[in-house]
Amino acid sequence: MGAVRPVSPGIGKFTPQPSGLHDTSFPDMTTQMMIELIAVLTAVRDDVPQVMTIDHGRLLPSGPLESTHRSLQAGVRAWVERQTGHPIGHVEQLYTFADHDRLLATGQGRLIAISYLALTRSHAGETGWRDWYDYFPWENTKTDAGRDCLAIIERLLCRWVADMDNAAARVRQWQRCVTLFAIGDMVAWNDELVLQRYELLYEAGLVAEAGCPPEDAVPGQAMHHDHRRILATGMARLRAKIRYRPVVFELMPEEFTLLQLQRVMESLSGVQIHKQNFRRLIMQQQLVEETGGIEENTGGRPARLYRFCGEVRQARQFVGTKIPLFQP
Amino acid sequence: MGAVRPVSPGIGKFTPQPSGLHDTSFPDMTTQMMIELIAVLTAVRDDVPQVMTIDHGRLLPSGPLESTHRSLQAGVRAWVERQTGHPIGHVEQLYTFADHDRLLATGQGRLIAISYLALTRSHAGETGWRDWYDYFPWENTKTDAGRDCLAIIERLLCRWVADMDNAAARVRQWQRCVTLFAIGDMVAWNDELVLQRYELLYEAGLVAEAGCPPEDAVPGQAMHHDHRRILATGMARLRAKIRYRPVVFELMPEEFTLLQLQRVMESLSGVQIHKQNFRRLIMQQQLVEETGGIEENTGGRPARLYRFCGEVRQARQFVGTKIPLFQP
DNA sequence: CTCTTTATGCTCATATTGAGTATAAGCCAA
DNA sequence: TTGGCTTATACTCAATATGAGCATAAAGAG
Repeated sequence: MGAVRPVSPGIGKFTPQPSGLHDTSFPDMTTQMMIELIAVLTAVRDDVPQVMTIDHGRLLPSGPLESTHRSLQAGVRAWVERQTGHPIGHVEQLYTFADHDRLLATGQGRLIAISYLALTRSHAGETGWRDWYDYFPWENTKTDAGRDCLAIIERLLCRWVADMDNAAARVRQWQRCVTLFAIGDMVAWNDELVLQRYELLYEAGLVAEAGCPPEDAVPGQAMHHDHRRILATGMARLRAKIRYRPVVFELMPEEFTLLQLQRVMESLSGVQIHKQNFRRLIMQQQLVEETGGIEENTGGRPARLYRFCGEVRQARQFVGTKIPLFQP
Repeated sequence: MGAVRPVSPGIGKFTPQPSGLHDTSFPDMTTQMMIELIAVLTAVRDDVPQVMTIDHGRLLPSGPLESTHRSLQAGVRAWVERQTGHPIGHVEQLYTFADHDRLLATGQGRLIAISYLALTRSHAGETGWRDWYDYFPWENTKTDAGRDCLAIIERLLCRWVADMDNAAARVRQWQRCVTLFAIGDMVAWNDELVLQRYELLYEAGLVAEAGCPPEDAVPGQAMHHDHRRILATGMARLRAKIRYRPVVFELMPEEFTLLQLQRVMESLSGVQIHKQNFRRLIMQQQLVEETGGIEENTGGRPARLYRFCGEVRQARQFVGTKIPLFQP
């Protein structure tokens, strides 16, 4: 296959000279190389987190880096906004992949995939949106369906480790299963380990992407290539981020009740939150202010409407949001 | 200049077909493209955080992606270990840059830079190591030199905003200065905002990389290209990470006293820590265990030696380390 | 009018954290 | 040898944060 560079620059051990990379003259050291931009575009609809897909839910929206894009971030932003018609509040880079199993079809050169997490607000009547938990049902620990799925996984993982020849590996891998899936209540469930859990299932051959026949696989829809893995990366990032940065508001409508906000946080993290404590924490951080409006259709007493504080956003841009996420 | 791809694949709005990217046949849609790997390799020596450099401290170690590398991570790891001779405990991706101002010298194609943070232990007698704070003296808020530097920056930033024509911009930018540099004690200093502070100084034209003459620049050594910016990214990542993951131990020797551990944390974050509370927190998390050894040369009462808990490392891999970092 | 539902205000025990006091155990110089 | 200096280590205490629950308010349904 085509070498990325004919000769390694051979940076000697601690040599003070700059590597050839930084010479002003630069001959034809380039190679066939494809840069793909992949977006995990997330929105929340009816308290359900969703992801934008193409190809009947089998692929994340993705396309090549174009020469008109001023930067990677600008490329993803422009391109995603063109697709959704909505301004994107938040775009951040997730990860860059370049493994050998992602070769160009010619067999020449490499495919580099740069993935991004993007958040948007509403998307009424648009197609292509799928629920997060269609792909990762076991991550929805808030629901019975999620708990059922976890029970299945527990059984399958148990069989996987039992079939191992090496006793030491058996102990080590079972330890890993227990930690990641909170088996037996020895460890608490950690909602941020979406990627690690998916990778364990992949290694155990329990997902279709690992070449496992559908009837042996864990519940959850598969995707082409490693797109489900990239979705897992995005979910993990968002779950981590909502704990210490006010990014949830990028997903909320202009006005919302505190219970709506709580439901969004719960569905994103898949974890229950104590209502009164949640209110206390949100209020004391002064991230929201009353709009004066009232939401009537609550099914009970009407609720006050709030909006995200714009002024505070400026100053508190880097101040953490503390969200009380605990286990039921 | 050379187009990344002759024709955009034109993914229609929510079209169910996969983008052309994923077709099995893939003609010559590649282009001249250069992938550069850049490492922010950090170690701590005599309680001073250091970074590995080449070209007399003007460049971070960097080299092209080679076809022999199985993956990006493997490439960085193999290549860095070849240079330092030490095994790298921790390698993580930082960020991928691909801006138009980083073109190949031919003017054809784009330069993609993928940066990594790497940690290593000791490096006795090796050249190329430079102190973090040679490049970012204002980040060393623990020392008088750092505070002096901050005072200079405060004056320069004040002049920068005062010279602005637009009153609204003046207010907004001054608000930004106050937030990022904790001017006037309105906001607490946030040690994780290394990158944001550097970017503000860059925008204000106060660093040499922004084309500012050396005599007008803020103290601190400049680097070629955007390498100082990448270093800032790495410092910020490490400062954030040591708060909730036990990565410090990758930088510590096999055995250490609790004060040594504290000093490393302090010098990494540039922030003072209350000694007794630090001990309490480290001990109660059971991340370390006594080796039985004693360190005599403390200048006072001898101190017990500890090591990082290996067994716990496995189970607690994802459990956070809580480090009490506060302001003096 | 009562029951159900959600909203919102308030209490209380416990855990965590910031800060300080007290004592121990080494070295060194007078 | 002793007093003074240094660092190590053990506790204490107050302020705050957090987890959990009780109580009341205000709507609609029957």
